[in-house]
Amino acid sequence: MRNQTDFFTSVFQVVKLIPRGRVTSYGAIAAYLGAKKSSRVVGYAMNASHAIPAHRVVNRLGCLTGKMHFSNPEEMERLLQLEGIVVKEDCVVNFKQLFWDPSVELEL
DNA sequence: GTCTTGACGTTTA
DNA sequence: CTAAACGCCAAGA
Repeated sequence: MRNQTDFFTSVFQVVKLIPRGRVTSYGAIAAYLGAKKSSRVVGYAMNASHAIPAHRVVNRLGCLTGKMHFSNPEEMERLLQLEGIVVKEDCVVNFKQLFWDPSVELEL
């Protein structure tokens, strides 16, 4: 019934709330949902959904691990660059500064 | 219906 | 220090 128990739906909601020029990690989203161990499912949700700024979601290292899943690997990196995010060798520079933690920004 | 894989992260050896 | 295993959930074969 697509309740909040749906991990995917919850992930989509959070990802959509990511402000422009910011990035977050799979683990952060999972942790916000109360399932930090289910970070893999978060990433899977990205691939399952195509209507969310997945380019703003990276692994905890700030690396564009999922860029290869885009139409073109350079697409994800380009989108981040367009938002003012600097990407170096598939990794976000100043990731710690650009990091958008839903648990903090949304003040759970 | 069962097994394997997957855009991760943490813990243990 | 590095390497490997576990946990979580869903989808594809």
